[in-house]
Amino acid sequence: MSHPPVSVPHDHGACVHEALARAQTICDARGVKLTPLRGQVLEIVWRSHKPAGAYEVLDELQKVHKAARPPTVYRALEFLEAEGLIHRIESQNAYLGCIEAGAPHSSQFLICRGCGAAEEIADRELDAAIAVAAKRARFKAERKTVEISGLCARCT
Amino acid sequence: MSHPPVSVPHDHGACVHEALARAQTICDARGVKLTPLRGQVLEIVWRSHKPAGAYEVLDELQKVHKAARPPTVYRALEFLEAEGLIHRIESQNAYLGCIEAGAPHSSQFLICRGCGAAEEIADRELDAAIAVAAKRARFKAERKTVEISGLCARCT
DNA sequence: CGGGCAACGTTACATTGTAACGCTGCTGCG
DNA sequence: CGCAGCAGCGTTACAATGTAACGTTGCCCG
Repeated sequence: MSHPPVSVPHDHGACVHEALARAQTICDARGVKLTPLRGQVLEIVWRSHKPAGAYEVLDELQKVHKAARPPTVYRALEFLEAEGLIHRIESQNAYLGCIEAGAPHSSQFLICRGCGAAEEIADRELDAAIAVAAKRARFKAERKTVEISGLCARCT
Repeated sequence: MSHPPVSVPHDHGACVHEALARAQTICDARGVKLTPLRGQVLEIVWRSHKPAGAYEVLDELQKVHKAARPPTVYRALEFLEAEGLIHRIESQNAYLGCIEAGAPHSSQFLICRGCGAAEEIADRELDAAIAVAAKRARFKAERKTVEISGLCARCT
């Protein structure tokens, strides 16, 4: 599986479709349920490569599911994050579809302040450097978050 | 200047005092004003090595400054962060005194879910690894945030 | 066939963050 | 000197984000 940068134009419909299919496969394999609601939330998050806020998701969700309320969305987001299908972008209180769904990994993002897009990277050396730094401080790392903000190639 | 880990017992009163003195020096040198209000907020943030939320700071501030309101605190925090005197811990919507005040650097934290303390580290190799990863993606990095959560040596 | 649990509905509220506007005191400049 | 302009702060109101708590439904498994 390859993951070209999101800054490269691509067929985003296919991109979303593949993500949903993969999510379904992963959930089936784990014996957890990707219910229609959760699938809809995942699809909404995947609609763009810009992190989506919970209330943004809520607004979208309500278009097809009038009864949706904040807890509806937060529960779905919590589930999706727990299963590694989306990531939370801490610096924006927002969520982004995960490009490496299924394989546990640290979350590393390049967040463009120009276009708002966030690109997930999976840099092993960076991951290793984090592990070393934690080890040096005798710290047991559980969750590693790297968020780099700045300007992407096209917005420079 | 050396910075022993916060997990090592130390004279925290002196720790705070030094931070305030350094802040004053830095602001003087830059021609910006560390007003009494800002100083109080800085002191409150420095009181512990646990990140302090804005409303936590507000509660404390109101004990000596009854008129304080949310904007009061947010303005002070914004100023202090802009001057590099405190860091925002994104994953907690909270603030922490900066141990390297004055020297611009990326913010890297080890956040213990046991005791709640956050320790800032200034790992050059980690910083370099981030720079490399960004460069590889032709991304112009401006702000680099690393937040590693887990268990500190004492809480393991 | 019913106990227990996961998923979701529903209401209300808690927490976090901002917009907008006014006042005051200092500072630089004519 | 006098005042224009701005930084700093006060004040009110509100926007945005996140959660607690409890009820309902339907399914699975004993």
